[in-house]
Amino acid sequence: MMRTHTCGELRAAHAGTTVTLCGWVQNRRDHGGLTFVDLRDRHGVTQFVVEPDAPQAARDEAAKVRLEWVVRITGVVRARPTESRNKDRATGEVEIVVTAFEVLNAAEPVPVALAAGERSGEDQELKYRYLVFRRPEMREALLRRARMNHVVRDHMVTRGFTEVETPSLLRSTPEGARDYLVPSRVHPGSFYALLQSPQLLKQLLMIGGMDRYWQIVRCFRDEDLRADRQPEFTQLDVEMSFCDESDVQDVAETLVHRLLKEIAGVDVPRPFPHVTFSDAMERFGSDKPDLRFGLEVRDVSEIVRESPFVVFHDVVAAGGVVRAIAVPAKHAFTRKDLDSLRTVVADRGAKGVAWCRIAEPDWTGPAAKHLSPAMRAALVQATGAETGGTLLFVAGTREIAIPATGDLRLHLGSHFGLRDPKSFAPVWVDQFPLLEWDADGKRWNACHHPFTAPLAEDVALLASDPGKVRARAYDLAMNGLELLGGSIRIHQPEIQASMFRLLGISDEEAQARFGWFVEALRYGAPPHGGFAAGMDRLAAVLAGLTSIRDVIAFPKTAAATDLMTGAPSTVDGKQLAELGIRLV
RNA sequence: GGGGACGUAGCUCAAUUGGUUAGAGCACCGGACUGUCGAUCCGGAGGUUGCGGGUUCGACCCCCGUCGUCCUCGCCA
Repeated sequence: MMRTHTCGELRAAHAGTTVTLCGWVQNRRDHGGLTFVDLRDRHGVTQFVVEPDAPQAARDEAAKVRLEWVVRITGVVRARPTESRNKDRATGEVEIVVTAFEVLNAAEPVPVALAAGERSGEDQELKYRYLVFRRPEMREALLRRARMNHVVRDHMVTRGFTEVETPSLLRSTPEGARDYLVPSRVHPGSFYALLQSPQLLKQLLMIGGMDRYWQIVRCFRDEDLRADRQPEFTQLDVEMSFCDESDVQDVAETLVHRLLKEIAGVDVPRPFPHVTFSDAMERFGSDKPDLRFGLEVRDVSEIVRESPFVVFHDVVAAGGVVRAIAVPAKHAFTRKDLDSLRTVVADRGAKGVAWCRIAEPDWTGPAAKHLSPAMRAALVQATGAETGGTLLFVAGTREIAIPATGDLRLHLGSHFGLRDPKSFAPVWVDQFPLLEWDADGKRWNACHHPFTAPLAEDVALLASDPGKVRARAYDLAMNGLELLGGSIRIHQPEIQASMFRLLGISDEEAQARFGWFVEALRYGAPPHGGFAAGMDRLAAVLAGLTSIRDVIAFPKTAAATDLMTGAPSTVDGKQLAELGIRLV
């Protein structure tokens, strides 16, 4: 046995016992006669003291060690004198009087900063990821994620779901994201695609009568990266039979509630609120609204329609909208702040932000002079603007003004410090449209995916007015992020066929690409639905982090490379020849 | 593919308008020190300023190219 205890468990009650601990030297303080060594492992940090009467060999070794050396130390636990206890450390009430000191491995100076709260350059941290694991924040992130997975497993098993593993090597499908392709050696010229999502596989499990399925599964998509997007990411995938929206949402909501309570330590009230997609867009300018704060958006097009202000007048006359946010008096703006708002909405194509102050006795600011007394009264009524507050306006087409005000609202929330990472506001968004018009491709696209069922009362509209059809789809948003999304699926082959036709996929094409799945719908497919949750984003948001890299052990760079191993890399001509591949 | 920020010692950063020998903290090396916990004190070593080219009497600084990291738009059913 190499050690009797870990570096996190010794307390005053252990006083008098002889212990042996192993770990990394976190710090060494040499006072000449006395030397202190802080020893760290993943459980904590324990202080050792090498006293003048320690064996000479132990004193020599202790004098030799440097940061991050790996050592094994034996000694006697002693309660520290009251005045030298360390309250910041769980083991701070004891120290270990060293009797033996063995160096297991020396270490060169490490190329990343390891102390709590410190960061090195991101490239450095990716290259030397294994060293970053020694830092408390990263260690906590991995431990927290493991606890999260444990809660998920417990929840799904308790709820009667069966864990089924599905393949990663699949047939490429044309819809969706770009595939990662894997060449077949046995069939030169043919390729597998790495799994983008087990969507159809889990529907087949339902058709097979598995009733309730779940899996934590790695998915792959060859698209450009973001702070919250990696080429491979982890989903919690869930599907259940003979259910409606409320059954699925209950499973997801109770799980998220448990995770918030057991991982983030926050007891969020249930049931979570619901908002329809159209309300979410109207009130928050987003289909994943951040409900931690107000500052809701209001459409004031009708109020300012007759304003002499050309920006308002012309936009409304051309069928566009004017949208407003009333900022309460307690949130002060400098003139510079107001000017900088233009760049916030410019990303969405909006021209700028008009504003006025609800001052006494008269409104001030550039927009004020264009607003008649009647308009002002109506604006106050519509937006809840208060005296001393500020009204912000964004004008443009619906496609521009709605997301622009959504961005503006989030910017204001951040600017005024209203987006507390330690508070959580989950909200269901439902009644998404089934389809959206792709103006470039001149065709309909599935908002969720092509297997999402339309709302029963809207099915008749599929032929007449597809854009009006609502989907039996639902997202759970929290703090401005999409945590999970799901739907009730199409289980009737005729509806699935008409869905493909609407999406511009011919019967022949559908047969060629999805025939294996569509055929399954003919052999007794039960009504079913489910959801998929992004575990990386969930882990990040529960920890109050914005980058999922911080909760992934070995993440890739924004260019999808692995700085540690150097992937992707070229391969031997021999390997390519075996696969029948020649580089161009 | 587009836009933006950044790249200086092992690590984190500084360096005035383009001007003397590119500095500091930590780490590392040597020394002192019996209660520290970011120990302290004395001394030392450590630099192709990412790389290549250009402008200039003179470039960490300006220009061009290139490589890398991050953010973002497009993209992500």
